[in-house]
Amino acid sequence: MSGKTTIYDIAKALNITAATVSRALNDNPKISQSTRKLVLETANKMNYKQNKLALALRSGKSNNVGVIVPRINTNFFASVIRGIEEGLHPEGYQVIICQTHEDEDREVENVNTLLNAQVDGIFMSISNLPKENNHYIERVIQKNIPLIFFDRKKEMKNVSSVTIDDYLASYQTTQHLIEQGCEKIAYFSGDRSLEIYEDRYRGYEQALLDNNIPINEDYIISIKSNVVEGRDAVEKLLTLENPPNAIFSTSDFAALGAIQKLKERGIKIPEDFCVFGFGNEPFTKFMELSISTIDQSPLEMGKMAAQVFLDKINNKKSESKVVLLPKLLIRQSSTRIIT
Amino acid sequence: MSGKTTIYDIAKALNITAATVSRALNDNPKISQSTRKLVLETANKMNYKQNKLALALRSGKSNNVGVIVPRINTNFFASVIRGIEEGLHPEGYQVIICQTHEDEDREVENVNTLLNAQVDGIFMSISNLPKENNHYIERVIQKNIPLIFFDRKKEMKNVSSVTIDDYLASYQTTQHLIEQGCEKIAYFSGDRSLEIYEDRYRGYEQALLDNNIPINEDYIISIKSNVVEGRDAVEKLLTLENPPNAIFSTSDFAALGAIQKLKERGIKIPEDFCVFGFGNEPFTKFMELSISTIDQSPLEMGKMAAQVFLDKINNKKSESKVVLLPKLLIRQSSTRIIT
DNA sequence: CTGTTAGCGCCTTCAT
DNA sequence: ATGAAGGCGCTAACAG
Repeated sequence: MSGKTTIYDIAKALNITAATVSRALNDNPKISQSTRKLVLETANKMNYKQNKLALALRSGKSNNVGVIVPRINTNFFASVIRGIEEGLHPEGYQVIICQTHEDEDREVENVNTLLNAQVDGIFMSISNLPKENNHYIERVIQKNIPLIFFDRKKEMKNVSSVTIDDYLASYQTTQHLIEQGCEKIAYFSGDRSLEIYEDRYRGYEQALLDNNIPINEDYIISIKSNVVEGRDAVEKLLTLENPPNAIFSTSDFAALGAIQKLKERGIKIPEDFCVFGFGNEPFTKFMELSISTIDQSPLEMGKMAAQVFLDKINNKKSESKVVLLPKLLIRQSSTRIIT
Repeated sequence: MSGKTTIYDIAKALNITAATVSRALNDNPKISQSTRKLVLETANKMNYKQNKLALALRSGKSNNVGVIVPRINTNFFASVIRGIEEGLHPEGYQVIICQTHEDEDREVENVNTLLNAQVDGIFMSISNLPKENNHYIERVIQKNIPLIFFDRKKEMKNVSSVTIDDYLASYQTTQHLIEQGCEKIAYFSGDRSLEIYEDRYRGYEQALLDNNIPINEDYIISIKSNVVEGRDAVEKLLTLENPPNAIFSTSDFAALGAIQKLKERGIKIPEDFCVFGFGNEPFTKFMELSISTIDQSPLEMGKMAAQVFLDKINNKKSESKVVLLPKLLIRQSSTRIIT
């Protein structure tokens, strides 16, 4: 009883053939009610469980999908994965996770691994640069395996994507800061060779232009998403002859670092200085001085990505480019004027 | 070229048999260097990739492990999963994630799904109550599939576990609060039918006893892990004739809620009141008033769990009960006396 | 309605 | 050193 029961065991016990057992188990119409009942009962009695591996090999469908992210333990990625899992679980899919640690080689390796594992689809937030070798991605497309980018996407044919409107988010945020009376808005940028960061930058730029505010290159600082870089960036900004009076940081962590440093320098937020983050990390809400930020709806993004996958699988849509609306969460760190 | 290349394709191209190809690919000693080289080259040329599914079916090893958690998008669970993934990736294992949403039926379902998927091991932080039906867990053990509990474990034979010493964490924390001059320590408890919460409670209790402080039942409040429950609990405590002057919350979120409410009531922390959390959620460090808490080393916990699994697979140890040391992070919310 | 046959892709005896 | 054959567990033709 400890070993695994197969349909052959059931067949033997019932003096019928495995095919019949299989049919009974799969609700095949051409089978008598009596044998079906019998099979179901014995299967249950013998504690039979279908071997998905055998099914997968036979059908060519593993019922697994892969998710490739830089790392799993950040609120954003964990939430997207949660969304994907919740969207796919009802359909019988399991989620396999892979981390790249922002390493391009690792990303290629992960794609290969997932391909070898015969996953039915791949969800990915890319780590490598858009200009780099795309060969490993082409292979996914050639094999006709649905590929869905989320957040950090590459613009490619035959590839779906789910993102927020980063340009809009950035534009609206910049506009908001201007409306708060800040015209000297510094900008903390991520790596602009990634589309999302390029889009965000363009939103910032355009909003300034539309308000006849000249771009000040000194205000634009490239940072990594962590507290220390935010602190350092402020340090730099405050040495300028004409320092800014607001920061739009494309990272909540850097925004936090900025706020810490500004406070240490005795600068009052939001009275003297506004700060806006990006990503709606949980801590932004909990601070005594709550941090304004942009919510990317990661849970919905994941669910939407799952839906896009299902639509493709079911031949409803061959390719979708879904753009979700960003949600500006205007909190204390950027609220000077109460409207 | 788009379809999948199999060893048969390679065999055909080389006028040899699939068995030989298989041997060449698997570095089987009894094969000539020349054919091996030839096979490897053609395999590469034809872009051959081993079908793990077929291998899994044949070998009975899927090279997948399953992880079952209440939810993935919390820092703790996401970090443990990350640790597991990192520990197992070098060994060629993939991680499949399942969420229970704290639902017992879902947990049973997840175990069954993973079993059907022929995973080589299961990592689990349980959602159901220890006294409940364990039948689904017994099946895992019977099938001789390594089962590793982490954090929320059940004490069972043949099952490994990786936890922190919750009793010690709790004892030390209580002791610390007493040393800060707080003798009226309220305690926010999780569901004590889970071992970790029972252990934590005992640590609290014992520390009080050892310091000759009587247990005050009014100070012991059962909460769920969120901000609102922390606020409500404080509300209750403050109506007591003899309110406490410290809170030890087994949830960081509840600790945060408590702090919010205490501040609203004009109570000064830590001067008039100390608060200690549990879990080292990222926000605890970032608050203007940083929150003292206990770090559970989730990343190491995951890596250790991975190691325990590997030890079992490799017949080094049949069963391990690993207990990690908790790390008290004494921060502002509980620091009255600077030593 | 049920049995027979075959094959998904791989590896591993057993021969040769 | 290589070939032939069988089987992991399942289902989908094809018969009857």
